Amino acid sequence: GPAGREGGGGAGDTGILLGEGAMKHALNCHRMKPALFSVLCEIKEKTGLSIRGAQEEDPPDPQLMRLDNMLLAEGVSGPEKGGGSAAAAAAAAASGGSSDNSIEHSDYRAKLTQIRQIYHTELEKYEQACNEFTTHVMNLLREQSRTRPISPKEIERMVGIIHRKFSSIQMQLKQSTCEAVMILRSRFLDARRKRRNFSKQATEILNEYFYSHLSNPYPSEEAKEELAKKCSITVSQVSNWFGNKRIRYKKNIGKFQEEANLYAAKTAVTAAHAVAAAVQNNQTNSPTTPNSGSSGSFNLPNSGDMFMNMQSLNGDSYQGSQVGANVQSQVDTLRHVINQTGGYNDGLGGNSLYSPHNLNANGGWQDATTPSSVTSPTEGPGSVHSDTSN
DNA sequence: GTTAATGATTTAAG
DNA sequence: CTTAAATCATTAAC
Repeated sequence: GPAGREGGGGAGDTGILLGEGAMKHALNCHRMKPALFSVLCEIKEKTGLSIRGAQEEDPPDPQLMRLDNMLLAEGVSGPEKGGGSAAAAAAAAASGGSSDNSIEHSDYRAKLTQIRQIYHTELEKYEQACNEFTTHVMNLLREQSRTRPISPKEIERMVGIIHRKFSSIQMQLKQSTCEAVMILRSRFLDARRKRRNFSKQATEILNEYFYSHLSNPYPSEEAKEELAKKCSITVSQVSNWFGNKRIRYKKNIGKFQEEANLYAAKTAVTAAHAVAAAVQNNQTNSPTTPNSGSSGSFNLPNSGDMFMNMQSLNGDSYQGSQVGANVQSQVDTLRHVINQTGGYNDGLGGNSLYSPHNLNANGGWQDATTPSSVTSPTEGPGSVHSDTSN
């Protein structure tokens, strides 16, 4: 059934506390070192510390060692300034230092410094308390030694007990610090939390491509690179954008209809030119007219056939394939225009007569043609694309 | 302050 | 690896 998405439901735990998924993401964030993840996993699993296992410092507890390593790596422990700034610099380099980034990073570093201060203060306090308590016990024992014999072994044992107790407290402190640092990292370094909308121009370029390739909105790697360069974003961002766009378009076509018409009209002139050129090329033997029958549903079921016709008609296979691909990519744009101009039904202004042309009943984009033949490997800036100075 | 829009991530499938 | 789908977290709009 339709699994209703509950947008507002999950937003209840926004704030300091992260949701389960968010925490998992934070732990699994690719910017996080794997060591941190394993450490946190262990912490999460066994909340009961292995207190009794911590005998002395000779057999270093692996968990404690990991905690120490992490704290050192994060710049919490270790040198007061050298380690901290090194970690901050590494983080800055990892997230691509920029002007607006420095502000957030200063904030991040301030918070990290705060954590470090608290950590050191607490650590010192614990150490001092441990020493005081040890001294206190020693004094007690010394006083008792007047009345009864106390062996050095016993004293040593007492000291050991005290140290174990305090080292367990230390461990808890380190644990808390680790978690605090991780939350801090997830809060400042998680890309999801630094989302910025693309520029209007970038969105326009992406939308133009999407709606002019609506029958097959899967840009090739080269096309993605081209789009990325034009939009000043990364290829991954282009992929993300198309992934989001496809699913959201499919989910609610009606909502995007206005946008679709807009971008179709925007590229209509170019498309018309391209098709005109293509038709002129194949005019000698192609009687087919685009609007053959099918007035209501303009689903263009045989766009692939059209392409193949052109290819077979044209003796030159190379040029033919290029023209065919170009036409295929422009057909969607044209369809919108035709849909708009042909729909004289004033009643709804063409709102509801928009049919999910290219979508299967299942909801997937049918591959109009074999992708290998559609994607033109050499997508130059202008194949048929005539002068835009119009 | 609430809600829609949006970019990024996770999960699962191929 | 890519992709669809779900979800998260932020931003913009109301």
